[in-house]
Amino acid sequence: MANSLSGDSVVDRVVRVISAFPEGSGSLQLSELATRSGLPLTTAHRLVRQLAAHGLLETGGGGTVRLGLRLWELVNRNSPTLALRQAAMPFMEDIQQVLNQNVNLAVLDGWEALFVERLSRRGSVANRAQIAGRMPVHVSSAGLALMAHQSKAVQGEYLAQFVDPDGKVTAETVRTLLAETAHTGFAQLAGVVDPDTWGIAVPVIDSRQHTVAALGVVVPLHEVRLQALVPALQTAARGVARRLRDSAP
Amino acid sequence: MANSLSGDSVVDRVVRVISAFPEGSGSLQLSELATRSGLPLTTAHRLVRQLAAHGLLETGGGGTVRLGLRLWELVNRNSPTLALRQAAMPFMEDIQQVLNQNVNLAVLDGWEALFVERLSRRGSVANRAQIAGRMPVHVSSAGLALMAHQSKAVQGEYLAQFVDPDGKVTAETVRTLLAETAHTGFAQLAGVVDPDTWGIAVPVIDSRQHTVAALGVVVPLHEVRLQALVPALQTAARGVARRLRDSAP
DNA sequence: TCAAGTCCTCCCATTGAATGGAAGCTTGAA
DNA sequence: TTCAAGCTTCCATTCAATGGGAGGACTTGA
Repeated sequence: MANSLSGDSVVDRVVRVISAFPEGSGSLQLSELATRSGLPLTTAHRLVRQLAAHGLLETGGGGTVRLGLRLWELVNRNSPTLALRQAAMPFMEDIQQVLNQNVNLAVLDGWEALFVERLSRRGSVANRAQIAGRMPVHVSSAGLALMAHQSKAVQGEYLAQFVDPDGKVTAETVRTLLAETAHTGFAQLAGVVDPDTWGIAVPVIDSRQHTVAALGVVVPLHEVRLQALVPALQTAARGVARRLRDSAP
Repeated sequence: MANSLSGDSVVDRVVRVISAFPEGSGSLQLSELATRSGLPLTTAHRLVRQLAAHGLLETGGGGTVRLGLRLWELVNRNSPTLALRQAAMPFMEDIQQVLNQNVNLAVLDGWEALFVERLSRRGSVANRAQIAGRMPVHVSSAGLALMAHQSKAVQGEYLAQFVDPDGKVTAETVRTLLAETAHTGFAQLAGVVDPDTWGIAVPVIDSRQHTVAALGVVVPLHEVRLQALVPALQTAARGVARRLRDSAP
């Protein structure tokens, strides 16, 4: 019983605590938090109290813990994706208004597409749940659009480690998909959540020819009109790239 | 030279580091971060490295540091305001669509209104900058709407400590404003940023009669039509409250 | 009403993780 | 080339972090 029985630093523990919240759960019991983060109850309790003192966590009566407003504020005032989202929002709104489709914006993180912004189709219930959601590269049009325009080295590394958990898709299939995407300049893929929807995405390519984001739509199958959608997305993507270049030279 | 020359814990320092980023600045030099957070360079460097190892911070070449995608993801997957924003978004969209005004949603934090969501007027450039922004209670309609429906105890505490930095407004003036707001059920206030705009906000009151948020619009002065706006906002606020009640009983 | 159970909070002796000055290194400008 | 500014690594010192245990608050079931 000394500093760190488990051999990790205080920083590690802090990260464990704030990472322990399962997606979408507003709050957690202290004891559950301790279990999930793998920390002794006492340690979890102490860390929670310290973090709560700074407003990064908030404690409600009876040991419930949730992320704090101040943490939300800090991150959203200074989000790493702020510039990208600001550059993209007007174009995403255009697409939403003109085409009336679900629009989303994703970046590559690890081997997954991380959705950083999303506008719901007019009239549908706002679905912000998918913001900050993730999708593996090979099952999302955004993921394909992002990966297809990475360097050969990155693509090779990705394909080398590729394993489909369901065992249905091989690395070779994905390689073909990526090649097609790179060739046509856009990615299309049947919806995963809903088989009657189709995802279409194009890369946002910055001035150094790096693919920094993917701009995409999710369309009901019977409404797919590639000849209308793809050019709209591509011009929007170029617009986003231009604004990015102008705002942060 | 031992643990903490300055007498604060590791947690305190971690908080200092991630709080050190000035609003809107994407990245910071390590040495500047050390200065801003009041930490020795070595300590700042060590903490940054540890946090970066977990993805909460990201380091770019040459010692630049910025908040990490993983931190953004963690917070936005599990935002303390998630339920509120989800409940409010459809109504905010309605207002934006029907009235074509800037709509915002705020909560009370300390003696300030913290804006947690905002929809821009159609056609205007998306202004997400104000999300996670703050305004003192007495200069924002949202702040007044929030404070006017707090308990007498909270209001008393607020008024007791009230000091206007400009010395133009007295606590007595604010007390009158709050009384008016409580009486009419909505707050109105001349715009602070732009004198030709007017802010109007109503409280969102949950089933326990607690004011949990304020729903407001910012309207050009010549378009203010209270008789149309206020009922729309109030019905929307009731709708938000109902959805909040239904989703988290 | 009482007993058992669950969970949160506080206490405190032990000790190794955190600390930060100094030295080395890299980078870019004069 | 020399110099300056800033990033990174090293390492002896020491006190802040640790976590088991005890106590308290609250709930559940008999």
